[in-house]
Amino acid sequence: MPEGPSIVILKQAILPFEGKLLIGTRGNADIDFSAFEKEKLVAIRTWGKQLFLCFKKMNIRIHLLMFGTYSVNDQTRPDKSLRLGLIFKKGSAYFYTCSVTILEGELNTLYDWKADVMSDLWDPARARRKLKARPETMVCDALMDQQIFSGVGNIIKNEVLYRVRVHPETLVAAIPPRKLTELITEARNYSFDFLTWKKASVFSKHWLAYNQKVCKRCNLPFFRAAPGKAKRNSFYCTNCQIFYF
DNA sequence: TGCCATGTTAAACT
DNA sequence: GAGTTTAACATGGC
Repeated sequence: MPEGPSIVILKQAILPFEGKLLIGTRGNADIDFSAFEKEKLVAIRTWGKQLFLCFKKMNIRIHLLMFGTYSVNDQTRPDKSLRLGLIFKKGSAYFYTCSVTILEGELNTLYDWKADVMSDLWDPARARRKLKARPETMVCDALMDQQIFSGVGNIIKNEVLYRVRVHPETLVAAIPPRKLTELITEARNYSFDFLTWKKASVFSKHWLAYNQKVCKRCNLPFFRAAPGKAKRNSFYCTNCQIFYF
């Protein structure tokens, strides 16, 4: 579920509840439910992999982590691991197995909204400046850095690197300028392809790198390793993806 | 059954 | 303290 594009889909699914009054709540989230019970859901926002439910006095931040799920207008699911259920006059939004926290204060000041690859505010020049400030970072780590590419997860990382033909262990400083432009551009482009394919339920059919065994370009076997500080799996072709140094 | 995974955080280390 | 590594959490699929 939970890379940036999936959270955009989640937002769209619950958008009908924006501006609506909460009439009930459920769940075992470790938060003060009285802060928003019977309140109006003023706005729904996303930043990368996080969803914000904005109320007059506070915001609820929901992060699906690795296994989080949700259901909309469906209360037939067992309440096992139900963290937060929001019940409206017409419908409901239930969140399972996720992180639920309360955020006080102005959301706009808490996050760099220009870092969200799915956002209209996405600023590639800003991402580039952040990359320049971390020259010794492996590109596989840089892509996963939520402060630079908010919303990018391990699948997007692998697919972007394959698309632009860059080896995951390449250091940011070694990437030629035009290639860096391409990388930053594709981080957003691929995320929107992800969104399209996910909506059409054909997402995994389009994987060219993630979980792949053979390179579709050259037919040679893929490498699989967990380099960098993040130690997340990278799938790559050493024939097609260049290691710049 | 055991292992692994679209993620993050906090504790435990050096 | 800093920076780094490990553990923890939780669910479903193979």
